[in-house]
Amino acid sequence: MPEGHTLHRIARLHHQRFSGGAVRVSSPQGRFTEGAALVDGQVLERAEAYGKHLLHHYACGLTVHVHLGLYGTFSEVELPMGAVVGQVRMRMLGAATEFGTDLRGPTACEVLMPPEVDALTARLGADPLRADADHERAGARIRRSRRAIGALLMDQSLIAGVGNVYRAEVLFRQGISPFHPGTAITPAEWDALWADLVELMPIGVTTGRMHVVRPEHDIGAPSYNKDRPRTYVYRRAGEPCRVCATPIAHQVMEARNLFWCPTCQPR
DNA sequence: CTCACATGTTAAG
DNA sequence: TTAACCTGTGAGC
Repeated sequence: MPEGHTLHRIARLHHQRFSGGAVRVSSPQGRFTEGAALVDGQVLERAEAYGKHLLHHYACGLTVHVHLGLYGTFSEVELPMGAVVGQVRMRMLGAATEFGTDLRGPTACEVLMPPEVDALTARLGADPLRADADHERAGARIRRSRRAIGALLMDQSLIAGVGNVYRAEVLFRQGISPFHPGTAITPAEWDALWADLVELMPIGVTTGRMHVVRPEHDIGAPSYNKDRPRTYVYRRAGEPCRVCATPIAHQVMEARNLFWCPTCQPR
């Protein structure tokens, strides 16, 4: 489920498990063989996430950049790891730990030099999960744009890490129509929207799941039931709004499924 | 079990 | 605009 929270969760886990020691890196699938050879046996210094991008920084100065895309997954496994299952692009083993990880199906898995890392982070916008996020700058750019806020929230050069689920859910929570142009978003609305992302996304990092439904709207299920509803509008087209019972609306916006409540988020 | 669909992005056409 | 990536999940049988 790779929106930004997933990558930050993976980065935190990898940092805990692998940083500070040499790691073994290979590419059983074969499509990352050359890159793996560059960092195999090197000391992993730090793992971090920037939006939906994962960075493994090595002491030798090289960085492995991973973007999961829609299908990519890391499976974390305790050693000894079993036989390779499926198309494992990158396998990383901690030389001095009992852990390993397999990467399958990523959009990107490549070794970057420092200038390339700088170029990558330079093209990403404010990440609600990072302390160095510049939300004022993001807000200023949004309020200058006539594009719909539903599209702007998905633009990684403006806000990094928000995807299709958080986009729909945060707009619902803030009562903002996704069709509202950026120019119509007030500074107060932007501040509240940003604050909500800063509140919501760490929950996803901690739990590994998106929990955006407030307890008072969590009708019919005990709060600690793992099957409790976790979204207000995402993938709920035609179902009653959890707040006002209006059927949730759906349409494709820029090739992505968009969901909203026409009553709670009036145009 | 099988099948449709999905949280994202890039490159080709 | 479309295909590719090629895994995981959940619905339905």
